[in-house]
Amino acid sequence: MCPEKPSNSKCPAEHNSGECSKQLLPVRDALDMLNGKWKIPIIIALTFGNYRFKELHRQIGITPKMLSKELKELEMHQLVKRTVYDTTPVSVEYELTPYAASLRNVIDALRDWGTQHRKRLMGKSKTA
Amino acid sequence: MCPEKPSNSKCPAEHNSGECSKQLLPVRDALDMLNGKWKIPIIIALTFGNYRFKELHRQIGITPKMLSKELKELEMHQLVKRTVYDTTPVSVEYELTPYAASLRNVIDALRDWGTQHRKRLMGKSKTA
DNA sequence: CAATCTGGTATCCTTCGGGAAACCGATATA
DNA sequence: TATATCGGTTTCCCGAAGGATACCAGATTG
Repeated sequence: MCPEKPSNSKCPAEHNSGECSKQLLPVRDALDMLNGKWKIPIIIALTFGNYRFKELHRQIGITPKMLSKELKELEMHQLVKRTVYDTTPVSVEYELTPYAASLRNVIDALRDWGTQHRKRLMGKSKTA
Repeated sequence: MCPEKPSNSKCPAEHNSGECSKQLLPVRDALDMLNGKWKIPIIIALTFGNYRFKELHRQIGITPKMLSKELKELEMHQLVKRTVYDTTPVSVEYELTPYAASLRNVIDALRDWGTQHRKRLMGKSKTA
């Protein structure tokens, strides 16, 4: 996967410089998007519907500071849309963008592997 | 953080009780396995073949402390096998277990999404 | 005898993620 | 006037993550 050119068993000098780091980068990008304590909980919560700030705050149990920061990041990455309604106590709704659906595959892959891995470690280890 | 008891507000019934935590835990598991600065670089490096400690240290540019810690974790999770050879300066080889191949789907999903996401943000940010 | 190789440890120190709590301006209610 | 709600922001603080460096024991080489 990583090297397209160096194909001997001992990845030589090319490893860190060329192809490898280019393959590493997108994986890093995706991980950074999902990393942290709250990204996944927020995304999953939003799959259940649109929510207002305080609702997310109370439901997920996240502090306003973190929630604000995470939502901004998600918005910058076009995964979440923020809508302000001119109601009397102003209300703000957050919803997943259609683009956010593209994360489905990733989250599913993570969930499937995680499920199977937990079973493997818990159950009897049938050798590696 | 999605506790197990039903909760206060408008969160659809599934959110706090069943579905949410069932999704959250395995995703968290998988993410924890790949998180950190070095897990993916090490795994990718090891796909090239077996590596000795100092080789990994030099190729990846990781400090011995971190490398030692990460390899132990990977070994505990049955993703890496450690073999000590009774050569003169003792040599230790690390290799991916067959089980580690199960991460392919996950890493591929991450890489594909990351690749596409980077293109998307680059392309669209020209004016916006 | 000193130096160098091996696979690591131990120690110190800085950075960063994240929690707790107070606070903000605008509005509504009592 | 006092209190509450809304969506946040600001400040302080702590523990975890990770880097730099020194060090270890055993064996070979100079």
